[in-house]
Amino acid sequence: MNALIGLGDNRRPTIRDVAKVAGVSPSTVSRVLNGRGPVRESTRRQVEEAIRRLRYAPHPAARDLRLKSGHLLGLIISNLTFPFFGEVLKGVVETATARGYGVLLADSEGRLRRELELLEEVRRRGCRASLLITSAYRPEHALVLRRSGMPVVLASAHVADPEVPCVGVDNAAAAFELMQHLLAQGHRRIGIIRGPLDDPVTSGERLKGCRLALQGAGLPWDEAMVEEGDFSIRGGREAAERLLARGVAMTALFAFSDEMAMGALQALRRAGLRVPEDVALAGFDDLPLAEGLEPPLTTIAQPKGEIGRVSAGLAIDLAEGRPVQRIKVTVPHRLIVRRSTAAH
Amino acid sequence: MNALIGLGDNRRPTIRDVAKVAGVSPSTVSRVLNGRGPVRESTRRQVEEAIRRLRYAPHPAARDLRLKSGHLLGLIISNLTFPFFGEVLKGVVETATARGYGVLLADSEGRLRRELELLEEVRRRGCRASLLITSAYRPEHALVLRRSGMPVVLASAHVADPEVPCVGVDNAAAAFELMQHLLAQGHRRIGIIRGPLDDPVTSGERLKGCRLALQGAGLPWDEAMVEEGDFSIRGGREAAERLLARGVAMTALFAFSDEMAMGALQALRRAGLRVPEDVALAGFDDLPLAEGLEPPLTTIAQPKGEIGRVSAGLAIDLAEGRPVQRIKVTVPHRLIVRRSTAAH
DNA sequence: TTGTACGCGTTATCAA
DNA sequence: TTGATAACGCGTACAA
Repeated sequence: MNALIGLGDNRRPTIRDVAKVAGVSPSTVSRVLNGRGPVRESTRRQVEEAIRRLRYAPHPAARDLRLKSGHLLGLIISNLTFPFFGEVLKGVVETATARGYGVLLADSEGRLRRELELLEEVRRRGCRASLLITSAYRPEHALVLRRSGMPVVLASAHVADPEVPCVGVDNAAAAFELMQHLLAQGHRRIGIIRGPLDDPVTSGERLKGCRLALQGAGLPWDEAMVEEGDFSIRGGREAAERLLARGVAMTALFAFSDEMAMGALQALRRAGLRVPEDVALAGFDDLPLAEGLEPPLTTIAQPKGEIGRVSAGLAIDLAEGRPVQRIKVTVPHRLIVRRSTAAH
Repeated sequence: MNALIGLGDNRRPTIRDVAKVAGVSPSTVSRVLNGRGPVRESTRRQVEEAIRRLRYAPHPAARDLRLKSGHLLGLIISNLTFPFFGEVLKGVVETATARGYGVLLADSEGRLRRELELLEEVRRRGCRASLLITSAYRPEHALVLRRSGMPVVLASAHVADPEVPCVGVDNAAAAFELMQHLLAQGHRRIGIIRGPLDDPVTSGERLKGCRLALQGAGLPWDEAMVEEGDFSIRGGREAAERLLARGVAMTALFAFSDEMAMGALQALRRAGLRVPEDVALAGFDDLPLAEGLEPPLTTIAQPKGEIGRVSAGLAIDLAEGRPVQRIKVTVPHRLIVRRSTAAH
């Protein structure tokens, strides 16, 4: 009596098949499925038995059509290969799954145009909300975000526009703290490897924090101490090489990603400089590799998983029209001091 | 005349709205959209104009319901935070997008049970095929894969079961080559850091390659030279520490991932051993960090993007019932020799 | 407490 | 070349 039932042909079972097997009407099956109306206990059991035997599952498209609500969350990411984003992604998927949403993944390859196209695309595919994970937010985004016809949450970045929901750390404060730490060690000439120039937002905030810290210590801001990198290992190595080639005298170097710091470490070593004895080194993100470097890297930890979870939760809340306390969420960062900036 | 048209309420426009604006029937609009039946050129233009003005896009759920075909590809991954998988993911998304498929992402967190559940879940959500990216394939998978009711491609692993479609490198051959390289440098005592014990497949193949190479050189296989790691930096460090603590004499160390090699490098350094002078070191995968280590790491390059692209293409072909040459695809690997195994 | 009938937006079939 | 109609599988008024 517990045997599975196969339909004659091998089409997937519908709610009608279940009804027939259970000896009830389709609406009753629907009620059991969704726990809506009243259903006698014995009936419920019969229906559930039938569902099990047929291995029935509601057809998602039919359900979505009827309810006008795909339970899909779009996720547009500028670089699938950044380990940082991988951890954010994990958080997104976790929350989305828990709330019954699927995650539709798209890769913008860092191209602004593509990002905007994909926003359209995921909407067409029935996503009720989207997350945008990009390392280069531009003002041009705002218009598209607003007219996209669905809530779009910017994960891992803060922008001024009050209409754009954002989740991320306080970049200025984080950079400020890290600089203070370096200053406290007595460093006065601090090199900086910022992110790409076409990302005015995140790097801009961090630079602001750096400037503030220097100012607080009565030190001048020197544009010549800043080089640009693309957040990658190679980018960091090349930026550090440019800094060294220019003959910039520095006793400390702050890279805006752990990976760039890793690259910089390599460049410094090759130049015969020891870390931290000759040059102190710091990164940003606290990736696993930060602890794996020799010496282990001082850095700013971001709650990557939480950024993902909060972003997804916010996007879903907005999509479902739930009340939301704030659309700008700042998650806590943490300064992690390791040997790469140890006093000597 | 080119102005956008807004509907009174703000529901999304349907094919009927387009028909009304264009002064034709819904069927005609459908024909224009799908390029099926015959349509007079002037009519087509009117319809296209209406589509543009209404910013109309077909409702995906309605379309799927009618056509019984969601254009969705499931992607179940065991560890979203492995950089290696990130690159594979990128390839998957690229091909899926190009072929009109969305990618539905799920995270199994490396748990077998969860993987099987998610396989059900993505099917319920209307995926026509799925990819499974896992570092621990178990025989238990086979049954579920077969009864899941959709094609499932195993990306980045090869299993013996002839029914299971797989895409990946020839792990045995790759490990063999790397060992040959070490042997050619005169190494006779070679430590190995394998992957997790609960992954019999990938690590098993690589071990087989190692054994074969040693055998070819007339050297014995010594189980004591093998330690287990979980593919992570920390895992590699701890495995190397265990090896050293056991007093294993080795002049070379082969880790089955670049990240474990990075961890091992740290452990060796801390033990006062120089790489490559005292111990040669090699990894697997050729992640960006391999080149960024000091010294740069000898490793096996896998075509990560291609693995993703081929897997996705294969899954979609199977889903659409297209003819497929082979369901077992071996993609080429490449030995990359860098300073970490330089002769001295 | 349960069943009947309708419509969600689309495409395919058929008749005009 | 075009239009009317039915059906995909589900949830929900409304009637029983």
